Amino acid sequence: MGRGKIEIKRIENSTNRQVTYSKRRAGIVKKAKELTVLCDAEVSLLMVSSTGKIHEYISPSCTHKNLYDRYQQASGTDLWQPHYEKMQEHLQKLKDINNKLRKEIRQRHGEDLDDLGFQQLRGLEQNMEKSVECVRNRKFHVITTQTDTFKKKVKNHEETHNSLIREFEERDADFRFPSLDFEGDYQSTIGFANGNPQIFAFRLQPKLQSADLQDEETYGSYGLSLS
Amino acid sequence: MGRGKIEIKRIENSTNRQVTYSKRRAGIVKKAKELTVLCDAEVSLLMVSSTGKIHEYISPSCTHKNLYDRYQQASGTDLWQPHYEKMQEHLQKLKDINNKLRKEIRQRHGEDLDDLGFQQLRGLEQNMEKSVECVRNRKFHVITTQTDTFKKKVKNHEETHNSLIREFEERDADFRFPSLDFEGDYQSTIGFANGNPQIFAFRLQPKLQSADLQDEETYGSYGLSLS
DNA sequence: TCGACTATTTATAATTA
DNA sequence: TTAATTATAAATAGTCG
Repeated sequence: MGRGKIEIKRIENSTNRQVTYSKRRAGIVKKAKELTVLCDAEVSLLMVSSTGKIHEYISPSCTHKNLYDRYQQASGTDLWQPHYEKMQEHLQKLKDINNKLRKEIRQRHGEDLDDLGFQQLRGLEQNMEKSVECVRNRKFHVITTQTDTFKKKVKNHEETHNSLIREFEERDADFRFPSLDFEGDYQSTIGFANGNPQIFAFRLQPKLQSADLQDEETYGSYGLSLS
Repeated sequence: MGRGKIEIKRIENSTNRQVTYSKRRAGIVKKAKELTVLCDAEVSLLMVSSTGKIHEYISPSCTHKNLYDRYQQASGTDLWQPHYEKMQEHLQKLKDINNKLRKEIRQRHGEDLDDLGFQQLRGLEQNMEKSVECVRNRKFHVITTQTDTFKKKVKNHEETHNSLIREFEERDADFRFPSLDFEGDYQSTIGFANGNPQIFAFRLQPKLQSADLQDEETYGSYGLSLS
């Protein structure tokens, strides 16, 4: 090759290595081109230098992907195809399950009942009655719990209110028949006299009036179009 | 290179082309090996001869796929990555929708109601009552239709039965007080006399007795474990 | 069809500018 | 540094057995 026989082993000097890489890369690309033209072959050549830079040669009217695919087919080590097919299968399964679930929901909405027989309809009806009973019970449980909580709150507030009233009246009495330590407590008593009585008016019914059906978020249709 | 400068153009003689291909292929593979060792580079070399045979060189501890992937990433022409990600996304969407559907079904089964408020429970209850009404109506419709069909069948059979009885009695009368054309009809009359009366016993109730709930196929859980 | 063998060309490592 | 030069090794086209 050059001045004196060279040994084929790693060039330790990084700069020289890069120089040699550039030169030899050019050489190998030239060889690849020649092979393409002379022998009517298709060549895909990918090279990554020790610094991570990528260089390539690919025969005209041909792609790396194309050659790589052919290589994979030939060597029978295509790992993508099975993976891809599995995913497709998986998607189909999910779609099927989705449709079943939708159908069940529709039936539980009283729709799409045409292909159910008498027995199935009777079963569905009984099951739904049982289920609606569960919901009703839960509803009562919730409203009971809420009512209890409100009662407690009301009681609590009443107690606070009463004790404040009591305290106020005591102070008021002190004010009209001042005790020995009047001077020191005057300011705080004035403060209470100016306190806002509306502070004890609270809302007992947190929006329990209109119970419109069907929260779109929860019971709407989950549309999904697949490509 | 050899005996006299060679021109880089396709070798027309097929045999010579193959010979040259073999020699040069060995050469380029050797060069690729040298590049790998000397310059610490990674090389992927795929060659397809004009006869379709595939030869390769790949640097040790490295795969064609690996290098090809890196090349695609670098050149930004990876068509698989986005596709793959889309599929993953799609799968996730389907799973999410599935879970929502399942939750709705559970709630319509009277389960998993803990995170519903009073209003939602009331809405659900009313909706379920409306739905169960639909199912009930459908059930009545089916049973009514079935009953009508049976009635019609019974009526039909009765009519047939009566007309046969009538005919039989007429024939019987003819037998006891033979008419002028007795000879010709004797055989067929005997045939009727031997007819089986049980032929008119039919089943009116096609298995309407036990209406067990829950067809596993329709209302069971659709389990799916994903890898 | 296949190696083995040259006569040459080609590639390139080392050197120089 | 990088680019051009050069001496030499390597590659290989054509040939022969």
